[in-house]
Amino acid sequence: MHAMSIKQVAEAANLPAKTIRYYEDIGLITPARGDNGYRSFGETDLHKLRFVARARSLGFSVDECRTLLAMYEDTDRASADVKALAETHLTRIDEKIRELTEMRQTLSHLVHCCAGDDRPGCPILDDLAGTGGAD
Amino acid sequence: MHAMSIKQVAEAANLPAKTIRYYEDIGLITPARGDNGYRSFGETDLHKLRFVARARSLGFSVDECRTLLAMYEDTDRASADVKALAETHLTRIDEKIRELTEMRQTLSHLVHCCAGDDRPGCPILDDLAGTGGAD
DNA sequence: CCTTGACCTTCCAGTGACTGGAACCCCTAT
DNA sequence: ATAGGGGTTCCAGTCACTGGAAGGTCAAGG
Repeated sequence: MHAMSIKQVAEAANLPAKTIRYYEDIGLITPARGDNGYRSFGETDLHKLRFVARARSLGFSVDECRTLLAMYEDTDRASADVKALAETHLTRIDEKIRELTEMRQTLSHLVHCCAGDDRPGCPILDDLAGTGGAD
Repeated sequence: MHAMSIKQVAEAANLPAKTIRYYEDIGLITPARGDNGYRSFGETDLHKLRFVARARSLGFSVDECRTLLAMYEDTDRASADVKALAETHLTRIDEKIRELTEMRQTLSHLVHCCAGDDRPGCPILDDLAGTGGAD
């Protein structure tokens, strides 16, 4: 009925087939096999793949996806556990944004200082070389 | 006089010794060698290492650092070339910030919706599973 | 029956930028 | 003689895939 080939499930989950084989390799999913050795994906597999794809798109690591999947399957787990994981991840995202914003700040300043013409003097390189002071 | 051991230059450039060996491996620097085969770093090496460290901290790839170093050493190059590289990188940073901000938005919303108590229902998992709709 | 082509399989290697560790050499001080 | 604190090389692992080679399977067409 809903037995899908890897190509079909890849399409449905919007993931490359290679990635799905990789996810099997590392034990995220365990699709059935047909008589010819081909993988045969059911609705549950598709569901899990979509789950993982969504969590990955939110920046969770594959290992965290594994944990989230396990939590999802454990109907008894406390929502506080999930929330804690999500909050940790949120903090990590904030930290990355902060770092990138700082980079952006510095670089943008340097770019604006640079004439960008055909002459050789360049405050960007001077900054990198530390010859012009930090600012 | 200014001949430094790897440990000394590592300290001075604020880079792990391992990283410096790696930079030699990939041809970013080519320190001299003493009679005993030990690396011997001069002022130029230190200068380059600091240059690369600074560029890396601004998010340039190692390959871009190589290009920037070459530009720095080519006193005839146009500053426009450097500016172009920096602007491309700036665009990349902006894109990353945008992605992360989007993740942050979604995740933060989900975290706020989640009771975070000892009960099992959890909108975060529901979102990942796609069962509760996206909002 | 043979071939073509699309699909599937496994396994190996490479990405970026390091990082850890093993096994070994060198030099100084005790 | 030994202990320590350097240094050296090389190999493997990280993360999450991705590319490619070599080969098996299947349905359709000639």
